[in-house]
Amino acid sequence: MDQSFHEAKYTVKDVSEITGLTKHTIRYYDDQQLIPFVSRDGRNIRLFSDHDLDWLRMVHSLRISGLPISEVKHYIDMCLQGDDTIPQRAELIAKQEEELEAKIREYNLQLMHIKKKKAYYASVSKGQQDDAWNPVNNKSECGEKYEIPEHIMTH
Amino acid sequence: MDQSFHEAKYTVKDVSEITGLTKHTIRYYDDQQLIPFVSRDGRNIRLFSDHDLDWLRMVHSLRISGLPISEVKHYIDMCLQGDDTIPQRAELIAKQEEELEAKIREYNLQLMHIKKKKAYYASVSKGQQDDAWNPVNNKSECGEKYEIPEHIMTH
DNA sequence: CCCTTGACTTCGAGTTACTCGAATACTTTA
DNA sequence: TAAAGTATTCGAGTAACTCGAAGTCAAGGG
Repeated sequence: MDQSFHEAKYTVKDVSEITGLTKHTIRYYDDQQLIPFVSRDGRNIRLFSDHDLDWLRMVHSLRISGLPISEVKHYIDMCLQGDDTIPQRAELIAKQEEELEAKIREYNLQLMHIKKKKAYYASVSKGQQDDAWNPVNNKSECGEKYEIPEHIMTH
Repeated sequence: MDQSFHEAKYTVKDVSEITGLTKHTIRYYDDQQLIPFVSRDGRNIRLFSDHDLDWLRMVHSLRISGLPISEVKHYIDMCLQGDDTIPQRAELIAKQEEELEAKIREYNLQLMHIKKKKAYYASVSKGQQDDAWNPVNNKSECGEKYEIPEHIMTH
């Protein structure tokens, strides 16, 4: 049952097309040792396996969640150290899950704001706005207000 | 009907608490002239009005959507130029809406990935995993694969 | 009345995570 | 044989903060 099938191998360019990350970023992550097992061929060219892609995707997810490179590195190192680090890894993942959820909430909020602005421009273009205010005249922008905390004096 | 009511005024610290942006960032945005009408008191201290907060929020939304500072500045300048620039502003807003939606889709994707990892750690902690693989032994990370474009040879 | 505390200011240096381009090498195609 | 294409390393540049020093001012406590 020895497996001599050829494992899939990808160059940096391939990985770039597969993941959407730039070639520069992929090499940068490799230089930072965030993808631990990337091999090279006789000409010193990086060859990524499917496993390497899995590592890379994990790195990508953690970066997107806002984890700095240095801590992604720490996570990878913990993976390499074996099962003893699983509780810490699990904790980290749980934290980043929350970070990411918070981020998504914030992004949805800003998206709503942008949609309102878009709707405003649409109404202005059709000459349908009720009041003819203009951002400059009002020295402002349209839309809802921030919530002002109670303790702030607005005299 | 002259309005001599006191308009609400906020210091940098207030604005920081209201918006969640750091004091440094708020001053930075002001220095970059992204908040056009911020006033100062006799002691040269910045005083933000509610209108200023509206401008700031717009800046924030555009930044979150991925628009670089230089282009946020351009948008603000267009606002100051009057109604002639509305079509361009509307186009910009529409573009950033799409950017933001794409970003949210990507973030949700990575969130899913992180949730799977979390579930994996939960199952490992309870000793319930079917196969006893370990990231290091497998030189990989758990989870689904990337979609490999057809034209990439994996020999 | 003085002194500490705290919040404001400007300015300039430092940081993160890319991002880009140059110089070089090899290999495949014309 | 030459050009095109893709790879490598390395080092500099960039964006957007981020931080801290140094200075000023005003209010509050002893």
